[in-house]
Amino acid sequence: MADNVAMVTFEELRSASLWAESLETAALDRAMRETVVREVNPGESVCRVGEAVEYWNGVIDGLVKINKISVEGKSITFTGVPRGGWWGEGSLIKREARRYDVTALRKSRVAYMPRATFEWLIDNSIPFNKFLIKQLNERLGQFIAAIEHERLLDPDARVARAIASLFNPILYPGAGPEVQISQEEIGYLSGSSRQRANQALQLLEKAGLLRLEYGSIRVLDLEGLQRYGTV
DNA sequence: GCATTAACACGTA
DNA sequence: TACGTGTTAATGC
Repeated sequence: MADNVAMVTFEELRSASLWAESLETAALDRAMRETVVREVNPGESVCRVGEAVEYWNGVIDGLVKINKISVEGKSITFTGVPRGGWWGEGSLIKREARRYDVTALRKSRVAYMPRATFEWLIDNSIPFNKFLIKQLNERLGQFIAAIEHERLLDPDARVARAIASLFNPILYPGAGPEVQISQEEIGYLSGSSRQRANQALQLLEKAGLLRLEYGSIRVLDLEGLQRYGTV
């Protein structure tokens, strides 16, 4: 980890995690003492493929993407992670090297919980384990759905679902109705070109499901985005 | 036909 | 200035 680190505050943890509020007092105290927060700038790498995984990470504020670059240099985004999202427990538990890149999409504050703290929580906190099961279950559902969307839905619906997935209330609690993301990144997220994503976004705006703003998207009808293309 | 890439003008942070 | 957006033309499956 690099510089620009600070201790995480109680308020930050409470507002950007579903697990902190259910934790026992002693467990939360320990988690807070040992977790630090680092500022990252847009485009800056947070994690890289192949490196050793020694932290559990969370987005306190901002937006990062989990992606990978193919051998031909093509980038695909598996998911965007806004405020309240935590990742890396899979590789931490399996003790494997990092499988994906993580890159900041805008100025973000990322939490780092050391492996030892994470493992202590698993060994000592039932609420923390319940949270982990819930998160893993939810993510499995999200990725199964992503495959379904990729194979069955047209580009407009894929863009709608990709945006909706950023607003999963279990994975990303406390997110507002607006997400600061470029249309190019929506393209990476939905598996389409920027131009095609732009076409889909304008269609969704005309349908009253969202509003396009410079460098960001405001969601007006999340349910509509979630079910777009199925009725 | 439909999506992709490339290229361009224009507006905004 | 660098980046994001909207649009069009050429190209490919």
